[in-house]
Amino acid sequence: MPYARVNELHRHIGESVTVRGWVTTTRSSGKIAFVVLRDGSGYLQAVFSKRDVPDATWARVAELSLETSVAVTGVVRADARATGGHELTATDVEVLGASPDFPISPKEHGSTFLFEHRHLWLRSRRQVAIAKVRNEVVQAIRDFFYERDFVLVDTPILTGSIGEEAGNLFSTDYFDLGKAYLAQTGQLYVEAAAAALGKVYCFGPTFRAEKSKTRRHLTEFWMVEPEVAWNDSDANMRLQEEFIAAIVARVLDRRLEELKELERDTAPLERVVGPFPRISYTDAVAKLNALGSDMEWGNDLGGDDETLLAREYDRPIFVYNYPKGVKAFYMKENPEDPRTVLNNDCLAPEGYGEIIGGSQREDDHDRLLARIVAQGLDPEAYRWYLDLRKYGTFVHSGFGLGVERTIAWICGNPHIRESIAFPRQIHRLYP
RNA sequence: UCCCGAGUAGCUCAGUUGGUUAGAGCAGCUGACUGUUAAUCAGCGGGUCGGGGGUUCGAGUCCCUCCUCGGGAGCCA
Repeated sequence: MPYARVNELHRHIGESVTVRGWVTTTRSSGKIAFVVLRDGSGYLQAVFSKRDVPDATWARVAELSLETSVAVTGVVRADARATGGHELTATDVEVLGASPDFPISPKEHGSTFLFEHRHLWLRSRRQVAIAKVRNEVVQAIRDFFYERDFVLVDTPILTGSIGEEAGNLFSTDYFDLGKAYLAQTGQLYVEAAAAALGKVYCFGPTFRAEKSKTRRHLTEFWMVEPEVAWNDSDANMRLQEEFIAAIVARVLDRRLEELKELERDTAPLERVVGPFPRISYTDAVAKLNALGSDMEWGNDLGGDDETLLAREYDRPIFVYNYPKGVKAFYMKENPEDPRTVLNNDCLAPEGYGEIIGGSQREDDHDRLLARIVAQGLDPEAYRWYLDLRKYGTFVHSGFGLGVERTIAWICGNPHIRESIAFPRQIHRLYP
C-alpha cells in the first residue's frame, strides 16, 4: 500500500493509500467515527463506518486518543464537507505509538501551562500555522538578499569585543583569555565584511541578558543585519522599505491559509507597500506633544510614544535622526545638525513597535575614536573596528530586523514568544 | 531593579460582610447515538485552597512573611 502525505492526496483520488500522522481529534457517533490526522503537510479526516470494517479495527478506532501516532489506510475521496477538500474512507488503522492522557486538550489553557508543555503545544493548529509563517519569512529574507547579490556572512556568537555596552550581555569563561560574551549583534563584524564583499548580511541568534518582561522582548532572538557599502542613510531606508514590503508580500502570496487559521485580518498587511512615511525625530517630538505626550526633545521614544505615533499611519513608518545622546557610538553624526545622528527606526503598525533599528556608520577614524572614548569604552577592544576606518574607509549603512517581532506582527500575535519554537525568557529555560 | 496583578480539581475559573460537608464548565471513565467540526445526551470518580506563621469559637476568605508566575516600566530587535 503506497504511503501518501496529506497535501498530495489530490493526486490519489479513488485510490487506496496509507497516511501516517498523529490523531488531532476524534468524534464518534456509535456506528460512525471521525478521526482527524495531522502529518505536518495538512489535516485529513478519516471516516470509519462500523458496518464496513472488521470488529477488531473498530475496537482500535474506539480506543484512539489525542496525539496517538497512526497509519490509516483507506480510499481517498473528494468531499466538500471535509476541511481540506479530501476525506479518507478508512479500511484500517494501525497504532504506531500510543498516547495516553495527552496533557493539552482542545479546550482553553493559560499561557504558563502551554509554555510548560511547549514541546507538545507545537503540535496545535495555531502553532503549526505560526511555524509555517516563520519558515516563509525566513525564506523570504534569504531570497531577498540572494536575489540582490548580497553575500551571507556568518558572524561569531562568542565574542570578545562587544557591540554596545557590557551590562546586558551573557558572559562565559573562555579558556585563558578571560571572559567571552554572547553576541548581541553581528553588525561590527558585518561592517568588516562589507569592505570585502560590498553587500553583505548576517542572520542568526542574538542574546540580551536584560531582565525584560514585556510582550516585545526575548532573551534569545533572531536578527538579520544587512550592511551595504556606499549606502547613505537615505538609501538605507529605501532598502528597508523594499525589504519589509517583500517579506509581507511573500507571506500574503504563499501563506494565506495559515494567516486565515490565525484569524489574521490581512487588510492592514496588504497596505504594506512603499514608500513608508518618514518623520524626523524632531518632528516626531512635536507631533507627539500635539497628541498629548509629554516627551521632551533629547529623550528616546518610549513604547507608548511609539504606539501613539504609529497609530497615525496605516503602514510602517520611519523615524530618523535621533539625538546623539540616546544612540550608539558607531552612528554617524548628522553634518546638518550635530546634535543628531544619521539613524532610523522602523515602527510597525497596529502597535507592534520597533522592528528595525538602522543607521549610517561613522566612517571617520578620529570621530569614531572620540565617540568610543566619550562613552567610556576601551579603544583597545575596538582596535580592529577602528582599522576599518584606517584602511580605505567608506560610506556604509545597515540595519537589524527583529525576526520574531516581524513574525508576531504579520501573524497578529499579541505576544512575541509564540513566534519562536522554544522561546528563551527570563523565567523560562524549559523545555 | 521598580510598579501592578494572580496562585482553589488534570485544565479554565467562581467562591458574597469570616460560618457548618469547597462549586461549575471542560478533560477522564461508563453507557446511548450513522456526517461529526471544541459533536450531543445520561451517569460516575476527582481537592495539601502556593508554603510558613498569626488573629478567631471558626480562615479559601482577614493580617504578616516567603515562594512562584503574569503584565508593564527601563533596555532594545
